[in-house]
Order: sequence, then C-alpha cells, then structure tokens
Amino acid sequence: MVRWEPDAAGRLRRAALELFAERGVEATTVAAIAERAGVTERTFFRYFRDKREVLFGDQEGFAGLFVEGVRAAAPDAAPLEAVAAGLRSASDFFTDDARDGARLRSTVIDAHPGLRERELLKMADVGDRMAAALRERGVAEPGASLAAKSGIAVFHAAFAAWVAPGQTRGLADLTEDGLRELRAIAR
Amino acid sequence: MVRWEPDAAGRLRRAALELFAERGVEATTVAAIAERAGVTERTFFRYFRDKREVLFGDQEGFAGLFVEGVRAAAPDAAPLEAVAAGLRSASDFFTDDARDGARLRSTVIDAHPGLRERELLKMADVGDRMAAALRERGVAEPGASLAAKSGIAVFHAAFAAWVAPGQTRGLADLTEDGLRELRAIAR
DNA sequence: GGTCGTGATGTCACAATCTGACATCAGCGA
DNA sequence: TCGCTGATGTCAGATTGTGACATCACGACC
Repeated sequence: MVRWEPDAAGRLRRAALELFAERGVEATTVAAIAERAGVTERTFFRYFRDKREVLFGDQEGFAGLFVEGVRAAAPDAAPLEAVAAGLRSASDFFTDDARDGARLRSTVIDAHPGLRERELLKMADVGDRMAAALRERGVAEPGASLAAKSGIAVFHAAFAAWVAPGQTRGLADLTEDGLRELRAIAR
Repeated sequence: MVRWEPDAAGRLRRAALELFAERGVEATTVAAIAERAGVTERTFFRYFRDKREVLFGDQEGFAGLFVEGVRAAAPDAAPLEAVAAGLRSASDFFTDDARDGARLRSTVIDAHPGLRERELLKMADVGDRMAAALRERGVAEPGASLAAKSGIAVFHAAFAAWVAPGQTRGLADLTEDGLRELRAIAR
C-alpha cells in the first residue's frame, strides 16, 4: 500500500488545465486545483513556482528539442538554416494526436495575459538557448540572436496555425511554410 | 495651497525605480514605494495594475511611435521596409541624453524575470500592432506577423547594444546595423 | 457668497498568492 | 530493530491586489 498516489505534479497539471478551461484562470484558486488533485495548497507550490507555471512543464526538454536540432545541423549550414533544423526537430515532436490537447492549452493561454506573458518568457528562453548554440557554431552577435528570434517567430506562427480550428496540415508542414515566408519577407 | 502634490504617478515611478535599484525588486514592497512617494498603498494600485507595471508607462505612446512609422512608410514599400520605418520612428525618439535613465531601467529589468516577462509582453503588443498596421497595408499573414516580430527582434538587439557599457553610438545607427544584419541572415 | 458636484485620495476589510519552519510517517537499507 | 530519507501536511505570516465607502479641496453655477 502506497502512502500517497504517485505523480502529484501530473495530477496538479491536469486539474489546473481542466479548471482553467471550465471556469477561467482568475476564478480558479490554487486551493481548488490542489483539492481536485488531492493534495494541499502547500504541495502545489512545492512543484510549481507560481500559479501560472503549472501550464508549462519540462522547459528543459522543450528547449532541448530546438537546441539539439541546431547542434545537429551541418557544420557549414548558414545560421538561419541551422535555426530551421532546430524548428524541424521541435515540430516533429508535435504529432497530430497531440493537437487537441495543444489546442485546449492554447485557448486557455491566449485568453489570459498573465499566461501569455509566461509563455513569451519560455519562448524567449528557447530563443536565448538557440542563439547560444549558434554562437558555439561561430555565428557572431547580433546575427545569432536575430536568427534565433526570427525562428521563434516562425514557430509561433506555425503553432498558432496548427491549433487553429479546422486545420488539418501538420506542424512540420506549417513550419516549412513559415520559413519560406520569412526568407521572402527579408527579400 | 494644493490639497495633494501633483503627479503622483510620476513620483511613484521614480520612487519605484530608485528602490528597485537600491535594494532589488523582491525586497521592495509596494508599501515602501508608496511611502517614498507620499501616498498610500491603495493609491499605488489605482495608477498601476500591479507592482511590475510601475516601470512601464505610456504603452500607447510607445507603440504609437512604431505604428505611425509603419503607416507613414511609402505605400509601395515592402513589408520589412515599412517595419524599418517604424523602428526608425521609435529609435529617433530615444536621444542620447535618455541613455543613462534607460540603462538603469534595463539593468533593473534584466535582473528580474518577472520584469523581463512584462517587458516581453509589452514588446509583443507593439509587434501585434505593427502587424495589424501591415495588414492594413495589404500584407497577408503570416508575413505581417513575421516581419513585425523580426523587427521587434532587431529593436531589442539594438536597444541592448545602446545601453551596453561604453557604447557611444546612437540607437538609430545601431538599429540600421540590425536591419542590415537581419537581411544578411535571411540571405 | 452659497451650494453642489467631481475627482483624487484615504480608510478599512478581505481574498488570494507565496514562503518559512517544523511535524509526520511509510519505506528502505544497515 | 533502528534510524534515515523524502514527500507531504500543518500552521503562521508577509505581500499582493480589490471592493466599498468616506473625505474634502476645488471649481462651476446660481
């Protein structure tokens, strides 16, 4: 007999997403999330720095997808091509059976400035890491940061299109579109 | 004789920046800011939604600089050229005598994730508005968003260079450099 | 001059967020 | 059996943020 149900963090994450979707973020207290997950408020704050963080798990793994892609790019690939490799690596991770979950999460986040704020910070962190990986490849500033941030913009746009209602194309496809569009824009 | 000293918001902003720089953001309570400004805590929250917001005044005016630049661009200018016009309009606003103040503010913001988060949200808002201005010019998505966000990345990099220790070049110059770099990166 | 409305601020009560300190106790290895 | 460990609980408290109502100089209007 176990003393506690396992995976408290996972239960908290699921409970939070449900409650945020059901009644909105503001109307959901940490106490309510903890109660649905079967733990105390104090335990919530042991797993998550604050109420918003509960929607953003495994930042290390997420950022790693991008960085590993950049690192694995051909040594002579141009900066934006290396960034494109990072985006492909991340895009491949999101298969279509994850789309519904991602859509719900996106809906919740977009409806709440505080969550959008947190997401921007997370994506900025990914951008910073990709820029660092580019510098390791010998790319100088400000080129490294510009390539990385433009890449993040592409991923953001592709992801938004991927979770848009009625979308049937895959994230990888949409990301390629975005990369082409970025090159066209910059002439 | 006036009932209250004028410009309570300005006093609160100055008091907050001073205290954040002196003892850090976490160690500065709203009560302390209000006391230094000579008002009550409640008055602080009448002027600013939350403690972080006190460092981000006049978002309307700031975003307006970018948007007006985009709107004023030649009708046949390419998307990125219109964005460049927006960046120039904003860059011209920051003259060198504002550099010290901007540097202090940047130092405080960069040292605190919560403030960086808020700044990202503000800049994302500027990007959204530039993208909307581009769409008014007939630029389709995702091109409008990509051009706007890449432009924001350029401004961010230029601004960081502008407030870097020992920097003597002007923001407008650094912005032009960034634009050239962006075009080079995207080939 | 007198009256009255307005707007900025103060006062008070309170919910919610977040943290530190300490207690509990099943499971595990020595 | 004993003692340690790690996840969780309990409790007290500071801080943030909001709603409701009070105060009162100032200016408009009669």
